[in-house]
Amino acid sequence: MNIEANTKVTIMDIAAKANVSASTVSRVLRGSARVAKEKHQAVLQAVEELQYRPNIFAKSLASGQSMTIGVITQNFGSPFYDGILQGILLGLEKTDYWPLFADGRWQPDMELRALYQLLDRRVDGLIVIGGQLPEDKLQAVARKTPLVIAARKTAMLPDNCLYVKNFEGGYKATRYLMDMGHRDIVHITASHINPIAIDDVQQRRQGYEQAVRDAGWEMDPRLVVEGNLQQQSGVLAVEMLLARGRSFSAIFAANDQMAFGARLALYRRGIRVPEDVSLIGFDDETFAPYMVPPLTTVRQPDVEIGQTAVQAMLDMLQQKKPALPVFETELIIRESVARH
Amino acid sequence: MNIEANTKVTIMDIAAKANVSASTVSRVLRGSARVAKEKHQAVLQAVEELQYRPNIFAKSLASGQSMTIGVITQNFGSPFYDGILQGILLGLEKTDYWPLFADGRWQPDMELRALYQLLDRRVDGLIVIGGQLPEDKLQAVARKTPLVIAARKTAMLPDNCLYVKNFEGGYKATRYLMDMGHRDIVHITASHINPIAIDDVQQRRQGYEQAVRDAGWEMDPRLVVEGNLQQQSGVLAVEMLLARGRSFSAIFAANDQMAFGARLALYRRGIRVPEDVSLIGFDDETFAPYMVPPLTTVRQPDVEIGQTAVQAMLDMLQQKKPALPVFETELIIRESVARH
DNA sequence: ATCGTTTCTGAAAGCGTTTTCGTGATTTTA
DNA sequence: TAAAATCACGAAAACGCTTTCAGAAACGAT
Repeated sequence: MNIEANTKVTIMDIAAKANVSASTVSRVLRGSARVAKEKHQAVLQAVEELQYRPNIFAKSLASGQSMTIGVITQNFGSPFYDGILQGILLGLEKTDYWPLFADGRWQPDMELRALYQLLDRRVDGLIVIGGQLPEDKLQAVARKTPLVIAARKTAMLPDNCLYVKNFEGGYKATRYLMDMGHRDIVHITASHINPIAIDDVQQRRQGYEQAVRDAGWEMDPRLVVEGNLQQQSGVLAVEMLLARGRSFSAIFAANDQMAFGARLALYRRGIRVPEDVSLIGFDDETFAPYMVPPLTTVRQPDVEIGQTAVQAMLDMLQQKKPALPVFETELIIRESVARH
Repeated sequence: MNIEANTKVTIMDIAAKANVSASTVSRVLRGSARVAKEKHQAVLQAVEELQYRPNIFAKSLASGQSMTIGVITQNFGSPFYDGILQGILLGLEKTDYWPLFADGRWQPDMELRALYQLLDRRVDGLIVIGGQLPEDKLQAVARKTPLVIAARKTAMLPDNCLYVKNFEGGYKATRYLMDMGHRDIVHITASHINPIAIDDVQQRRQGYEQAVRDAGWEMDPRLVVEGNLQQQSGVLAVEMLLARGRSFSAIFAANDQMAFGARLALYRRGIRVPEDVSLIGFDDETFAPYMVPPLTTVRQPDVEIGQTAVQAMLDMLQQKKPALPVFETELIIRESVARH
């Protein structure tokens, strides 16, 4: 292949050069029907010599397929979502499809705009990662286009969702802290921002609460504090906590970013991690192993989710029933939790 | 707009409903020529009523424009590159263009493949972020398609490049450490990986060396150590340094990721930051303010670069000479550097 | 030799737009 | 008021493919 490839060469030119009809050229190029060996050869050679590259618009117009998969993400640069993106890229690599990305930016109107754009671009399928598109819109989409919803559990579309056992993850994290001898365990959650998007976070919180109940302890509301998933809210959360005066020996943050913020706040107050307070996060971001001390956290298989999403999409495109596993979380033990 | 919009409605249906010809409908929709007020109205109303959405393939085929800008990045999830992506998204937002992303993954063959894909998809323009595409290929591209190269300085294509004053940044960082009383300043660089891609990093190193020379000191090669820009190489770098036995009081890492690694290694050895060793990075990644202690670093205006790249692209698409400013770096002083 | 099949192929009809061209109708100019 | 210029708009020709259709050729089986 060559960059100089002349985009002005059409299938007609190939046909002329190879002494066949345009139909035959199309047939050998798509492999859609048998063609005599010599002609087959002649076409290939002409393609080579003239540096022919098919016009994708003509192709899509005629065939009705765009060979394109739309992907709505929430934020380029957000580690978990980027991991899924990586997985999607990886999964798409060996297919003839190409991804078309759109960034919803966590803003409902942006996300809707992205959706329309993608639909207008006639994507053959759509993968939505998280986000907060209303379920009825998603349902409308699903009626006409293969749809996979990754990292979000949607009640109305159970057969399109791919998600992680957040409840178990939250439970696991809390349980681990208990096993390490902690009793006064703080949870930094995030729920007030948006009722839909943060369902994952809700699940984690419920896992936390269940673990506390299972231990036979009483839930102390003073141990739960709200953030907004950003780092800064982690520092605020700790400030608030300290102000409350309720003592605690461990913190479980609903995501790593808030854990990082919490860690900074503790540092500022001269509270040592993990000697004075243990800390555990959720997501296992790339930075987690480099926090000081390295952050113990709950890992979500982001890349795998992306790859599975693609696989499910390919299945759907072939009218097959897609496999939709529920993903397990994994506790990654590092150094931010100490025995109490 | 509605998701249920019938993608089967064509311009002909609109024409019929509005009692005009297809040409007139096209004219109204593109605003390419005057149309009588009543007809204009009628068309708009028909479009509304039939939920018409133009077929983008037919449009592109007929007009020869894809209204698409190809973007080759190196790695979804890499903070600096993601920042540029954000800027591109932002810049494109108010235009009719849509970005088509491809991820080169730092692998030359992947990057080339991405380039061909984008070219095949007939992008109207191409923005290449960093990477290591050979200059002659880029030149070939530039001959037929508007091209903006962001975050990379290319000798053969000075009129297409948008880059940052890395030399000055490196100088600034080093100078700052000197001003804080440091004399034995380590530099963690990265050059052996790839001669082209790491030009930025080379510049930073030269800035460092120049600062040392300007101070009238001798360059001590034992103070320079090689990494590969990843966090892990930062920890290795510090290990190596310590093994060398050459004493030092400050480290300037060529990027934040290596600085994070270095910080961890120091923590492991019980060396305090900034009390024992000062640390400075480069990039100002999102995580930098949350390192413990918050990392002093050199900021590159990533989002701004992205936006400017888009602006330059739009200029090119209009045959205007694009503005190609050289970006300044900014020293962000936080808490990882102490007076020595 | 004859009749069905099967295989290969080209002509031609889409696919849904944009754009050129030409023609009346309307406006401007002298 | 006539000639010239402008305007609004429809017909039709692209744009570059895919796919249907039907015919020609080749093959087997009777």
